[in-house]
Amino acid sequence: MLMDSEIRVFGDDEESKDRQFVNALARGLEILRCFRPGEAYLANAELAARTGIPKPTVSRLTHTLTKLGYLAYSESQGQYRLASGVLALGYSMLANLDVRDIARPAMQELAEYSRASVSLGVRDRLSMVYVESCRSSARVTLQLTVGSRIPIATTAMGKALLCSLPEREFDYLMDHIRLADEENWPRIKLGIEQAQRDYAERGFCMSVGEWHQDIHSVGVPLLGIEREKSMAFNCGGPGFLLPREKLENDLGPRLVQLVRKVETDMGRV
Amino acid sequence: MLMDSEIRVFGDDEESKDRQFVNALARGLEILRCFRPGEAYLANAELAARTGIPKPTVSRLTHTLTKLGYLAYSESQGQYRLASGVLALGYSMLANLDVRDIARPAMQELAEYSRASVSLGVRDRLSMVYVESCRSSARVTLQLTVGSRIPIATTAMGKALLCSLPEREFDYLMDHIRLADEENWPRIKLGIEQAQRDYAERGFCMSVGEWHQDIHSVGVPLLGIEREKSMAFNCGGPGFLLPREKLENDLGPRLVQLVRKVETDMGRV
DNA sequence: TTTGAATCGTTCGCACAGCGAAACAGCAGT
DNA sequence: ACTGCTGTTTCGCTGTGCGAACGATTCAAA
Repeated sequence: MLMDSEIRVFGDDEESKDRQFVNALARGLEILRCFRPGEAYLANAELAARTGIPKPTVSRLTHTLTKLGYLAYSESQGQYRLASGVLALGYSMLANLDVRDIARPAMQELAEYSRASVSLGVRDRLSMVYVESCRSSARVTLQLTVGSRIPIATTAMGKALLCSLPEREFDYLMDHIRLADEENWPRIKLGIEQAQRDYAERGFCMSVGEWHQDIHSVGVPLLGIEREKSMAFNCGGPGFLLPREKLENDLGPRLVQLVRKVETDMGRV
Repeated sequence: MLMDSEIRVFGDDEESKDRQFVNALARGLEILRCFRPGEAYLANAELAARTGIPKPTVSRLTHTLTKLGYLAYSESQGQYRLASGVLALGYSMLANLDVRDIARPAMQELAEYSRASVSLGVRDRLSMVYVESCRSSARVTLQLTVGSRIPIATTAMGKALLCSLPEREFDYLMDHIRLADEENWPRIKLGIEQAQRDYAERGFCMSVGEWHQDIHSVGVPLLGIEREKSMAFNCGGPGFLLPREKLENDLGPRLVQLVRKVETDMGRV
């Protein structure tokens, strides 16, 4: 499945003559992005194929990343894998997100009440990345945790985020969502239009089996100030625990209430 | 407090004429590393000062990182902060670490038993970065979670890791630890030497208030195969819950037993 | 075992892109 | 106007990316 689109980075169409743009850096990071869950090891040739970067250059980049501790080389396999360095980058960001501390208690409470999981995520390209996740103690729930990625177009959290965006940004993302999955575009588009209506009427969006069969969820965007932009909450779990009616009449409104509380609490700090 | 040393990266002493090394990439990543918990926003000038990179170059790098979604620019403050892109990198690594799934149940069990927290970390430069953490349901415990960093030289987890290293690597790290904190070096050195004796005799190390007052813990390295190198477990919490005697006679041995079990379980897969 | 045809990754030398000292520009606050 | 602080632009020199050529492996067929 294609979770992320290939947003063009180099060979940049529009503004390829950006003298401020450092290509080598962009490419090195693109190398790191090639590694995905389930693909621990990648060889130079594979990286070259995926990124379109010439082989000798990939060689130099992997060599550099290895020396810096972001990649590790496996002699036996002749392939690279991600090393501990990459973890360090992400955490400094998490640690500086005070929303997490503010929201956590209410999230945990709703997770227990709903016997499902409640999460907070930020957008990255065409995914939502979890930055906080609470699950009920009765853990029949799914295994998504901080750092997990879910698609933006078919999940409640993702659609909620889309609904909160200014028109320009919304259109830009819709364009990319279409390009990433032309085949399912009509269905996806309908889902997002429905989400917009739901959001306008009730303040939350739903995804009932759209992403994975038997996963139901509601989503609400966080309408914060500057730095908390592009974040959204969800409450979701297995379908038998969260029938549509319960989402609409109980959990949706409760999640909206949770988010309003978080927003005022943030204002106070 | 200085948690991480400035391990020289460019202006590289030994092999500055490494034609394989891409400086621009190293510098870009060094920029991202400047952001630490508690320092959400940094300006170009500050970044230039910290890294020693000339201002115009910092300008180009931040511009590039912003376009790629790893940094975000705050108009109001005229400063940069980490953006969602950095999270994505770390998670692909976590998802591919099967040790986590193997170890989690036993970790949770020990966490409940000890009413403290049990964590697994990997080394990154002079820190240990948590990749998994379980806490007891009775959560009087400290707030460290996946992605947190603790120093290598004064914590049980870090010292346990040091004890497991081959001599060459051990010496290399000791050198850098000394350079990072000359002032406290004598005391730190004694602590590590004690850890080596403890490890040789009983298989675990301890830190009783060495890192933070009133934080006590035991640590055990994971002696795995290739890819699980440089990982270690700890079990720690507030001092009043974990008196030295309990660490030595109960939790230390139990943590050793846990790690042995994880090692054999990993061999089976 | 040898040979040929595939891989794979690294080396080489040239052309050019990115670096950085210095100069420039925007803003505050004396 | 000056000083002290930002961040950006200029432009010559140089470090760096890339095509092509080169080794190193592997596997299959001769």
